[in-house]
Amino acid sequence: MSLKHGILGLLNYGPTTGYDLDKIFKGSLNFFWQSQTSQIYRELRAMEGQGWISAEIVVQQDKPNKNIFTLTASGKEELQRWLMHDSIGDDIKVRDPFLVKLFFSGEINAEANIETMQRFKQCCQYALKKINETKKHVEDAYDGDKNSVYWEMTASFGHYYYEMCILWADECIMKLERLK
Amino acid sequence: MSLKHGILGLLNYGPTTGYDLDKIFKGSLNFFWQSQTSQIYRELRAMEGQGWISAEIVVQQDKPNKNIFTLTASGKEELQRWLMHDSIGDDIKVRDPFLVKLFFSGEINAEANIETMQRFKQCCQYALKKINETKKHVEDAYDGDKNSVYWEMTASFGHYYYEMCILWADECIMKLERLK
DNA sequence: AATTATTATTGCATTTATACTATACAAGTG
DNA sequence: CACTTGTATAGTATAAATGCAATAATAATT
Repeated sequence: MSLKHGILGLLNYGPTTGYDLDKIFKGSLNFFWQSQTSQIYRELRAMEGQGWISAEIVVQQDKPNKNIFTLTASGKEELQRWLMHDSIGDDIKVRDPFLVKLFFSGEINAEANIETMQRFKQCCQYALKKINETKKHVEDAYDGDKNSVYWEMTASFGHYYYEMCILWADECIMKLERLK
Repeated sequence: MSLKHGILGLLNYGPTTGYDLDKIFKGSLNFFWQSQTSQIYRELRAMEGQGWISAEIVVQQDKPNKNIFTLTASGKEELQRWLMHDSIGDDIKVRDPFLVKLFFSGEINAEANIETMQRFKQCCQYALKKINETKKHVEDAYDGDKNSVYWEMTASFGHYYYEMCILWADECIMKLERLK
């Protein structure tokens, strides 16, 4: 249920093509929601059928034709409804395949698990760097925009999250070292 | 792709019925992976077809018959393969509908968002309490078991995670208060 | 008498993942 | 100049996974 609404939210900033939406998506929401390009196109068609957005075809000679999608009144309403609707019970979930795997890692040797945790840590360090850049960019470029506080909050989450992961990884590595 | 392997991991502790698996699942993996009861049964059948597990029917007169599932050699192999296989790139993802919604919450009034964040915080406090109980239980009851370190690590993650969320929520609430 | 526990299964809709199809232009390579 | 590779562009097809709802039937518990 989130992708459709994610797209509604993005289209609310202005009409766009599926292609551009995909890029915008990958550069923003992608930090906390993932989607294949193909799914974005399909959802766009579904949303069109639902009347939440309308498509305008722009014929191009040198490139494939564009479909420019615009939020309709009904789509705007749905966005509002979704935003207002309390769904914390449904939405607050950790769903993390890495932890699932770790849960069973007693089956394989501690050596290998230490290496895995080290790679995990490196990934988090990289992600932290990325999110901090984004955070800085939002703070500098959009300061004062009515949305910027919310963008900052999500970026902050990412910052704290990866920072926490790094500390946790260190603790795990220490525990595993002691096992040997 | 995780549920099948989560089930493999649980069955590795010993043969069980779908019904019990479901309960075990809800009491352990459920913190970082969710699944409907029906899907667990479905996956069991699929895994049986795949030769990863075998079923033994136990006829009962007073209750519905049981299917007791046992890990086969092939299933054990697959579990090992999955555990050894490096998938950090795929597995390290934040996928959080709450953050998606927050990202767009500039559309609605700060008042409402403050309330939402407060409820979010309460949920995290509750989850933190729960995970701490689990953590303590694992530390006390399974100390020394070859798996217990890993169970502790996942529980620790939960602990840090919800602690972090609570701090973050406080920061968000402060920011939103300043908006008014 | 009403609810909860036991032990499943089926059907349908939605969501996600994986792979594949095309075209045009730009830029680099031999 | 011919050839390959990259990238912007705009999708389609198919399969796998997941969620949600309903159904069955008996026993134990409140």
